[in-house]
Order: sequence, then C-alpha cells, then structure tokens
Amino acid sequence: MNRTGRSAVSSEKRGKSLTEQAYAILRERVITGVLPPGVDVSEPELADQLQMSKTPVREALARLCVEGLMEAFPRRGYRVTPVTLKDMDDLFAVRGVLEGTAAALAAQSLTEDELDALDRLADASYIVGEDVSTKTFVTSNETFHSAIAQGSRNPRLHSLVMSHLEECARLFYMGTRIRDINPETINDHHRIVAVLRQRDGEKARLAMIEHNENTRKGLFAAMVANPQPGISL
Amino acid sequence: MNRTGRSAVSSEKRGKSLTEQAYAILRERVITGVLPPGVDVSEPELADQLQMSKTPVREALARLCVEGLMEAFPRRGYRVTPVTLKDMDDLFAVRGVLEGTAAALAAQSLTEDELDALDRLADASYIVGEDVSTKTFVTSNETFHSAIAQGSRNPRLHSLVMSHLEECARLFYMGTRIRDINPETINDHHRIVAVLRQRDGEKARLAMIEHNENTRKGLFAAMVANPQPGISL
DNA sequence: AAATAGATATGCCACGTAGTATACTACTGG
DNA sequence: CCAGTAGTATACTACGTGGCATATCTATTT
Repeated sequence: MNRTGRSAVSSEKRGKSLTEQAYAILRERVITGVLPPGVDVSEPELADQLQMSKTPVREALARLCVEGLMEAFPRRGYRVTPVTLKDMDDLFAVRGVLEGTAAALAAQSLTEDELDALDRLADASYIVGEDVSTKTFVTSNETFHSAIAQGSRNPRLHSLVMSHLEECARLFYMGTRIRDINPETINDHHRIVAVLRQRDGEKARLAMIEHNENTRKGLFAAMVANPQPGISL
Repeated sequence: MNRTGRSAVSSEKRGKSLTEQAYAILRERVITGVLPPGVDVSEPELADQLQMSKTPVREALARLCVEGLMEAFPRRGYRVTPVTLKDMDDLFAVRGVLEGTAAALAAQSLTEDELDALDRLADASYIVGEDVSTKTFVTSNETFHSAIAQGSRNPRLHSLVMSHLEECARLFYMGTRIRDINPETINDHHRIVAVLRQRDGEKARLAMIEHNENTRKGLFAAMVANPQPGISL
C-alpha cells in the first residue's frame, strides 16, 4: 500500500463517504439540540431518514459513542447521552485546564500575523452584537478558541480543545439566553489577545481560565433560569 | 426502550461481542508492539486471523482510528500510527497537564483508605524491583496512576488520563530499557503519595508534573540508545 | 513514458441470527 | 368471580455474514 503524500481520513477534506455524512449530520443534530439529551435513536429509523443503509449509520453511531455524545445499549439501542450538572462541571474543569495550557503555550509561539488574526476574530464576535444567533455565536467562538489552541503547536492539545469546545457548544444551544453571557465573552476575548501579545504565558493561562469560569457561570445561570429537557440538575 | 438499571456498553463487564473482542486484541497488539508503528493492516487479513467477518474488524479499526492508534486511508487501507519525536513530546506535555490537575484535585478528595491503597500500589511497584518485565511494570504503573486520576472525582478527566497513559505504555514497550527509568519512578510515586497525604494540591501537581518529566527523559534516553523501527527521530 | 489490465483494498448493502422488552394469555390462589 | 402472577408469543433491536461495486495501486504492455 502506497501512501506517499496522502493524508489520512481525519484530514481528508472531501468526506464523500456515507459514513462521514451520517456522522456529520448526527453530530450536528446532537450538538444543536435537534436530538436532545436522553432521546432514543435506532439504526433503522435513522437509516430511513438519511436514505442510506444501516451500516454507515451504525458506524457513525459507534463513533459518536466513542466521543461520548451517544451511549450504546447492546442489543437494545442507542440514546443521546444525558447531561447532568456534574457532567457540565467536569467538562468545564477539564476545558479550563486544556485551554489554559494552550494559551500559555500559544503566548510563546504565536506569530504577529496570527495575533492580528485573533484581533479580527474577537472583533467579528463583537460586531454581531446584540441579536446574535446561537449558531453564529458558537461558530465565531469556536474559530477564536481554535486559533489559540492551534498556536500551542501541539496538534494533540488542539484536537482535545476542539472536542471539548464542541461539547460546550452543545450546552450553548441549550442555554438559550446567549445574550446574557455575550458581552462578557467579548471582553474576555480581547483581554486574552492582549496578554498573548505580551508573550506572558502565565498571564494568558490565567486569563483563559478566568474566561472559562465566566462562561461556565453565565451558562449555568442561563440554565437554571431556563430549564432544558434531558438535563438533570 | 427500557433502560432502567442497565448500564451502557462502555461499562459492561462481559464484552462478548466480536467487535469488542477484535478491539481488545488489536489494541493490545498495537500497545505491546506486536503491531509496530507504521505497519499496514487490512480488514480481510485480520478477519482471517481473528476468525471472524470483516464487519467487527472494521468497527474495531474505526475505533482505534478515533483513539489515534491507527490511521485510515480511505479505499486503501489502515496503518498503525507512526510515532515521531514531536508526537511523543506533545503526548507527554498533555499528559503532564492532565495528571498534574488530577493529582491536585485528588489531594483534596482522596480518603485515608485510598491513600493507604496508593501506598500499597507504590510498594508493589517497588517489590518487582530489578528484573521487572515490561508488562508488569506497565500494569502496576497504570494502576497507580489510575487510582490517583480517579481521586479527582472527575470521570472525564480520569478517562483522558487513562487513554494518555495507554499511549505512553505503548512507548514503554518500545523503549526496552525499563530498568533505566524504574528506580526513579518508584521514588517519584512515593513522593507523590506523600504530598497527597499533606492535602497540598499545588505540591501534588508539581510532583506529578516532575514525575512526568522524569519518565519522559528516561524514555527518550532509552529510545535514542535503542532505536526502534517505525519511530522517526 | 503513457496507457491499460489485474489484483486488492475499502464502502456499502441485503439478509439472516440472536437477544431484549412488551403485550398477551393462561393459570393459580383468594 | 376476580386479582395477581408466571409463562409465552411477538415485535422490536443490534449484531454479524457474505457478496457486490468501486476506487486505488502495481505491473505489464504498447
């Protein structure tokens, strides 16, 4: 088998396979809340919906199980992983550590161009302002955080940050009052870029951890004010 | 679908399905070096070896790909993920952060019984002493680190620590001179338990990070002294 | 050197198997 | 006669097999 100059599936751009499609669609549905936590899904039902055989659906579900977005009950079916307050706490705890580390490393290796790009990304988040939809907020937020994580020059760390970011995004789609945490988020972002420009790793770590804590608080407040189905508090 | 009192597949003890079997066998082969980094594997070949159809093999390979132990090349095949020096550096960097955090949290929540158990685990590592086989060393080491990570009371963090620990174990099986890093490891372990007993989270974090750094250095030294196939330095 | 044919890999599917939960029935005890 | 329970039938579910189609790589031929 010759692989010279070829990339593995994880970095393939044109994911044409049905398995990839099913995975992308189902993951999107889980994250955006179309498939809320706790609901049951079955292979034949999804295969019918997605107009494909059960096999690609099955493989997509298996992948989602590994990532923790779904749970498999052998011989019985699948369920979208329920979310508890403890889970959310744990998630944000790990995310803070990972992103804090990424920011500390990024402070020492980000180029000037990348820092400028970060400024623009933070501004873009600001521009959308008040009536920002959840989707645009999540997308813009992910781009910003991803850029910093990539600045760590540690692909493994970047990948971990991204997967945790996506799980947080799932929570954003549940906490409907995005506006409540938005302005603080923008300020945090700008402050993070500022300390990154100072090349101060420890300051950057602390700024990122504090930002993480702020979003956690805002999200939790929005959630208790607006309880969601499938979330045990 | 009724799930009262039932557990998901991830926590099922009796993994009877062929997919689970194939996954366990292949993962073991990759970690222990029976399948060294860089070698090609194919579904039909493995299906023949494991006396099963291609489907369970395929799902096991997919799972290994998600975990990063294998790479998928669409329409062409699979390959055991090659290991580079950069990858190892990145791995240890992330591992240090994760385990350091776990230790810091564990310092505040480990019970006296659990601390006693940790002492015994550290002693068990010591007893095996000089002529320790790689497998017993890896197993004992994993048990010790797992117990601390579990003390963080953060299942997500524990799971991440374990997966990284297993990837490190894979490197241990390659760096054949386990003896070179063994005594230092035992001392580190005892020191970690000591600071955990002091309930000092920051000390525990630092001790764990230093231990991580020591094993990294020892492993790298053993590797340059004894180059392995499939590892680009 | 370019084109082509063969070999081999995955991607996908239809079908059969086996395990599980539920609904129904029959039986038992009051 | 009724209530409750044990057993059974059925209708789901995932699991696994084998085969076909298609894409890719290699070796050969023009």
